[in-house]
Amino acid sequence: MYNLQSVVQRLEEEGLRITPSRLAVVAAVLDLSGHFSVDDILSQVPEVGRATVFRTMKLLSEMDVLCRVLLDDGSLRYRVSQRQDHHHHLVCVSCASVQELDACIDPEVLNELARTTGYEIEGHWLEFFGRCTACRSDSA
Amino acid sequence: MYNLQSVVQRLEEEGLRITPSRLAVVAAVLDLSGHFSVDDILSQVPEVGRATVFRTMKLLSEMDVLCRVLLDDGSLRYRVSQRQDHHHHLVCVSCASVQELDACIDPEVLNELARTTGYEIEGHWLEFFGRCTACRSDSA
DNA sequence: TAGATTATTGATACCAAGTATCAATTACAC
DNA sequence: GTGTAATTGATACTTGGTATCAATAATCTA
Ligand SMILES: [Mn+2]
Ligand SMILES: [Mn+2]
Ligand SMILES: [Zn+2]
Ligand SMILES: [Zn+2]
Repeated sequence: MYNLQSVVQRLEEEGLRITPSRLAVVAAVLDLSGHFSVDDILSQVPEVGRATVFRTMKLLSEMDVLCRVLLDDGSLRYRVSQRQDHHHHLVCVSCASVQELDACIDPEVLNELARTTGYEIEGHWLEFFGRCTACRSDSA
Repeated sequence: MYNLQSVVQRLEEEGLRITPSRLAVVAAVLDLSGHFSVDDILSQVPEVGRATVFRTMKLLSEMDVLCRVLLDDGSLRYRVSQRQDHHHHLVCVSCASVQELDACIDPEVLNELARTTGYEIEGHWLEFFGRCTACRSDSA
């Protein structure tokens, strides 16, 4: 979906400078499928400072180039986002492949929740875990 | 819901030893409402080693005395659990008060998800955020 | 009630994610 | 080409968490 050029364009649109460090991080990130940790990126761009890698990951997340994927143990990974709107993930616990989902909380459920609790609902986390077709046939 | 005696009994039932460190952590934990961090506990039991505090928190989580609460930024907190079955949380982003919820994913949605993705669904995270009645009237 | 046994402790050293600081550098607009 | 503001990266710090391991102590049993 994204390539280096399109991300560079996005950066320029945001008024951000195109630096070798940013280009290196973006290239490293675009090279990966599934989800990855900051360390995965750090080890692929040893010439870029640690803080800059973190800063760039954060930038890219805010620009919706990356999204954060919540794993079942509560840890967070990153992934190149296929879609820029609100969505959730289904993650294979065995191979890290990720599906981005249309499914969200039923608005009726949200209303009911607000009504019964008195809370004004502002947000939610919703992430699914399972085993993908490939991984299930591997272990069969 | 829980008191020191009942947790001690639970520990004994699990064949675990009753030690001063464990008692101190349990007492500190039972003293708190809402959600709390490991640091909150650490600072209340400075006489107990760091590793032991972590170990005890983990134990209590596995025994369903504590549950982990996911915040909107992706960080995890702990809380004394009111219920021992599968459940989710609604957290006030302003005062840390937590509601434990009956609401869960509609089984129909899960089936649909499994069917359309080919994944075998094994688990999920579902946590809600909002502002409780008290906090909303405070800022009004 | 004294051992023996085994779980538990806590000091220490790690690891990973992330932030704060700040002087040095550099991308880019003019 | 130059000025300036954005960016970098070294460093140090924070928080959550795990691994190691010798020393200690809770409990079982005789
Ligand atoms: Mn996504
Ligand atoms: Mn709970
Ligand atoms: Zn898989
Ligand atoms: Zn509140």
